[in-house]
Amino acid sequence: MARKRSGRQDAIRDIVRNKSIKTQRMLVDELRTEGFACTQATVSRDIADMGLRKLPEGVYVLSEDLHLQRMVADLVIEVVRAQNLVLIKTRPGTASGIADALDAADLPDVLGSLAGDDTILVVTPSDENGERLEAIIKKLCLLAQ
Amino acid sequence: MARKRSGRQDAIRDIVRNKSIKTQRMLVDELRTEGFACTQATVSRDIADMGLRKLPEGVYVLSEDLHLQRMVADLVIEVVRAQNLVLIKTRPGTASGIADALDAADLPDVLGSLAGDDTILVVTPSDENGERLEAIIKKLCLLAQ
DNA sequence: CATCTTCACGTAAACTTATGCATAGCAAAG
DNA sequence: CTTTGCTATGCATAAGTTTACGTGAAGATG
Repeated sequence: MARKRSGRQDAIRDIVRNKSIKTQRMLVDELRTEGFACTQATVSRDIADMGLRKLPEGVYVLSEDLHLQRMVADLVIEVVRAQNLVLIKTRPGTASGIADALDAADLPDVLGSLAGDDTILVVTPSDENGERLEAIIKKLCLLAQ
Repeated sequence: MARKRSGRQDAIRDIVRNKSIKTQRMLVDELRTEGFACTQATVSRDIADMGLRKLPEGVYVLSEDLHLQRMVADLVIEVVRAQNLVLIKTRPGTASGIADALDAADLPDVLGSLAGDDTILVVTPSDENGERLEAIIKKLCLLAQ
C-alpha cells in the first residue's frame, strides 16, 4: 500500500517539473490521466509530505528545485537545443554557478554539463530528453520568485 | 481618501514586522486595535499591493525583508541586548554580510551598525527601540523559508 | 484465529484567501 | 450645481487548502 503512495509522489514530482500546476485540483486531474486516482485531500497531504512550495506566481515547485529555480530565473538569458544537447546562455561569469545548481538538482535528463563563462552545455541521453530538459529550463525562466 | 489607505498600509508594515501574523483575519484584528477598521477583503488587497509574502511557516513577511529574513535565519546564532545596544552573534565571517542586509532593510529602529567577524553591534536610539529590534531579529531567526 | 495497531485515504466541514459587484467619496469638467 | 470618472471599500461568495473523523487494509501479537 505504501507502494501506491510513493508511486504517486514520484508521479507528482514529474508532473510538477513538466507542467505548471497551479491548483491541487489540476494535480488530481493530471494524476488521474496517469492512472493514479485520488482526491484533492490526498494531494494536499502529499504536498505537505514532499515539501512542495507554491510560488507567489501561484505555481507549485519542488523544494529541491527552488535554488536552481532562483538562479535560472535571475541569470539565464536564453535556452536553445540541438538534438540531445541543450545550450544555456547566461549572464557573464555566472555559468559555472548555474551549472552547479543544475547538477545539484539531479534532473533525470541530465548526463553532464560543461560550463564556460556565459554558456553552459548540457548533454542528455537522447533528443527526447533534451526536449524535456529544454522545456523545464524554459519553464523555470518564467518564474520570478 | 488615499490617506486612509496609505496610513493603514504603514500600520500593516509595522504590525507584520512586530508580530507573527498568520492570517488576514489576525491582521484585521490588529488593525482594528490601532484604529483602522476594515475588512479581510481590504487586507487581502493591501497584501497584494504591498507584495507581502506568506512563508511556508505560515507567517506574512514584507518582501523588502525577505533577503534579511533568509540571511538571519541561516546565519545568526544568538541575539542579546544591553539597553539600546543589540549584539548579534553570527557564524564566522558572515557578520558584515548580515550587517549589510540589516542596513538595506532600513528598519526604523536602527541608527547604525558595526560588524566584526562573527559579531554585529547595532545601535538604536533608545532602550525601547533596542527591545523592538531584538524582538524583530529573534522573530526572523525562527523562520526557515 | 481474535484483537490491536498503524497507516493511507475519502468525505465533509472548517478555514483562509481572492474576487465580482455595487456603492460612497471625491475631483475634474461642463 | 450636475455630470462623469476614478479609487477605495464592504458585502457576499467563489476558489483553494487544510483538517477532523471514520473506514478499511495490512501487519504484528498473544
